[in-house]
Amino acid sequence: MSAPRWLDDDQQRAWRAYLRMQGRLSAALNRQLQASCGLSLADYDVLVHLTDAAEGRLRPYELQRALDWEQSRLSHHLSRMHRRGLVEREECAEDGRGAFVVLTEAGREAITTAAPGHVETVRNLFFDVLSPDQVDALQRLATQVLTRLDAATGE
Amino acid sequence: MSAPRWLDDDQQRAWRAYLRMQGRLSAALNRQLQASCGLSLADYDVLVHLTDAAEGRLRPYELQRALDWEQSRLSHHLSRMHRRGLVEREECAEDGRGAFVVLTEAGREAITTAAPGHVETVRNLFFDVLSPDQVDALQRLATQVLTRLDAATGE
DNA sequence: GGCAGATACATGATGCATCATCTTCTGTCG
DNA sequence: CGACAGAAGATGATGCATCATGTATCTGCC
Repeated sequence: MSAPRWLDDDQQRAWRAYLRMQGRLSAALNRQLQASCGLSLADYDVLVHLTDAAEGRLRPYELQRALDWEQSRLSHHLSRMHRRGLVEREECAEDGRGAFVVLTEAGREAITTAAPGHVETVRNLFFDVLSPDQVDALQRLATQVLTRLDAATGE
Repeated sequence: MSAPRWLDDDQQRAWRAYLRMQGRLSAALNRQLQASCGLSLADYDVLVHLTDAAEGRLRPYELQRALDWEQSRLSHHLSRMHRRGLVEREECAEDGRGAFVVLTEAGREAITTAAPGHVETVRNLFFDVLSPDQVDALQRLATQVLTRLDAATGE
């Protein structure tokens, strides 16, 4: 940490632009989801994963890994979603500690209603201004950083 | 909104990778700052802007625009930073409604202490795995999206 | 001068994210 | 078998983000 290598001008600009974009983009997406159907981006993600799963059932720990969330965040979040009737909890026969999270009818309906508008917003605000090359570059970039993050947390 | 245009596979992959990267990256940066000096990323941003300003003083509304935050978020945040002794509030002579936020000694010291480690982490987790071209591409991409966001909120 | 609307900022309520900690159960090794 | 490490999950406390709303002040216009 001696002689802290600062960021050069290009990096500085890129970093600031990235931070600003990410803040405003997630704010905009959250607002749209919230306004149109009372869901947060986090709710949406949970629901998407449950919808993809067989019978809309998953063990919390599977959900946790799929979402890359902290365990306690997921647990709290599921409590709130349960309170709102979006998911149900069930006991797990094979593992006495465990549980299942199950999509309710209301949950399925919520995601079905929410999805088109959300996707449309993602398009409007993001993909519509990007070329296919840029999309590809972004995917590469994100993957590289994720690999680095995996390495860093595994250290 | 009829016939909702879905995202194609490349976009899907890019979007998921982006979301995942941004979630983990900001979590990692927050953790590092929090652990090393008790600041959040948000605190850091506020302090950076104050440090850049003449005499470490700014009107809240200037800070708000510089940060692209909601007004109420900033107000609450400044209250908490005040409670922790990082900033001071002062009355504004020219405008009776207004105020000034002033960096305290503790605030200046906090950012000075935090900066090297934070920059080092940003490098380690992000820029070290990217080529200059990728940095450039990111800056372009973010700028384009920001322009779109500006247009969308102005509508 | 005085009033209408806009601007600067604060506040209370609510949901969200993280940390530290607790409970219950499983699997393994002696 | 029994002990015990570790996994699955819940929970309380705290700080953060947003919404709705409130108050004081300013500015422009008649």
